[in-house]
Amino acid sequence: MAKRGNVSLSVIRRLPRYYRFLGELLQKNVTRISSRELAQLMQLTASQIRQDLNCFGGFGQQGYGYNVAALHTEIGKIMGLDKQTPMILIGAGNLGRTIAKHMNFEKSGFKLIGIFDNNPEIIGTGVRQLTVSDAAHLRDFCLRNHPVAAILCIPRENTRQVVEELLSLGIRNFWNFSHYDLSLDFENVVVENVHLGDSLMTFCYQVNEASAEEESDEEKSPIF
Amino acid sequence: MAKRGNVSLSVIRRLPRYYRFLGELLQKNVTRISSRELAQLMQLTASQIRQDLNCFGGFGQQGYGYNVAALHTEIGKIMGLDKQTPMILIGAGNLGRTIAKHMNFEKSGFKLIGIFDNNPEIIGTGVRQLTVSDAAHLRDFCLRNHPVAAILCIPRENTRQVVEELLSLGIRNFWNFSHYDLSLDFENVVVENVHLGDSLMTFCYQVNEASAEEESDEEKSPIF
DNA sequence: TAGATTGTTAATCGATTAACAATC
DNA sequence: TAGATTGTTAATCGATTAACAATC
Repeated sequence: MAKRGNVSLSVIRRLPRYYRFLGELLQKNVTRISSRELAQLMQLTASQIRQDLNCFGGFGQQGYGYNVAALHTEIGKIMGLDKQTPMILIGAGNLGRTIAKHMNFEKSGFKLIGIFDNNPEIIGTGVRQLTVSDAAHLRDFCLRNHPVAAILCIPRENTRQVVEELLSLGIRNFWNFSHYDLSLDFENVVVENVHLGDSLMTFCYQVNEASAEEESDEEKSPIF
Repeated sequence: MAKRGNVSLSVIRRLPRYYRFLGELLQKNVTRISSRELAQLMQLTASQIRQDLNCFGGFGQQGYGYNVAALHTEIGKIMGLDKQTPMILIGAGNLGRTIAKHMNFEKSGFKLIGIFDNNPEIIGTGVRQLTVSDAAHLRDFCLRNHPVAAILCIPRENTRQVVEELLSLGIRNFWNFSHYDLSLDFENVVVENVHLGDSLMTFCYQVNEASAEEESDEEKSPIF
């Protein structure tokens, strides 16, 4: 993992996809692939693939291409999937529980070590091999176990306050499902947003746009 | 909603965020706002806001700025939130049920009219005001109710086949939670992906990058 | 009218694509 | 060695920012 420097977010966001495709090739026992072949598979340009990879070092070999297994491993390391960064979940409602159950944290570079909520009906219930703790014990837990990142599955209105507490406990990495723009209020914070509401609305735009085009197509060629 | 043309995806993805911020301003009884003020609030440039909005028409007034309520409504219309596009959910496992419960479809331009699964243990259970139907009745249902879009909360390996069936039933808009690149195998299809796994890995990269920087900061200035 | 702020054109910046020399 | 394909530099394209005339 030679270079790095400051790689653009556009490149970073493509890494998981490379990782995924290389994983599939690996399962199909493909041992080598050229940027051209991979580009065709992923609907990218070969140039882009080579540029992207060269942000992190030269993983290929001229005249040969890339070794699938090696590249897969390398990209995993670049993303830090070989680590097990300790992480907690705040908010064990519907969404929180589902995320906890659904994600493969171990294969994504994390280890979920604690789940917290303030609802008495939820506290004490089990999710995976963990039990939901009272949010009142959050401070204690963090001082003892030093989680590095937090998943936020809490209502919009509580987010600000919770983040302030987490920051005071040394956590400044947030996987944020809350409908709230963290990065505006806090500096020096890493935030990866999953704004499902925004995604659904964006989808809505595209659906309507597509059907509008269809209609105007029909107008233009009423014969068909 | 004058112009439109083909607006870039970058702009479209910002629309929900504009909508959200304008909604908040509305709640705070703010009646007018200039691009400069809004830019400061959202941490954008005033130029970008004016450029973005002008993809769809001139909603402002020189010397005054924008009327918050009017702009909020307009952006809602642009995204098609005033429609109620009928939509079905395929896959009522953990993730599917949570999405069904969690999202505010009515406020996002959709109406969830059916939920399908092939697991006998899940079929017949209730989610919201709906009951999970046997996937075997999918064809019948679609011919009768004409859903326009589908949410895909199914395992990766089933996705391709399900999409083929849905396409044959006239559905070509997919809000895709499946870890699978639909758009590669199907053309003329609208796909909005929610790749939670990719998001978590991207987050992992950022977490590790940030802590690496911290370390090297410490190296550079060991005095502090 | 004077001040403010838009809509829009021009300039800049960054990301993607193309080209090609280096080299396996 | 000849063929293939990389790593990297240069060209293009698109998106963001700056500037300003139009106008409320």
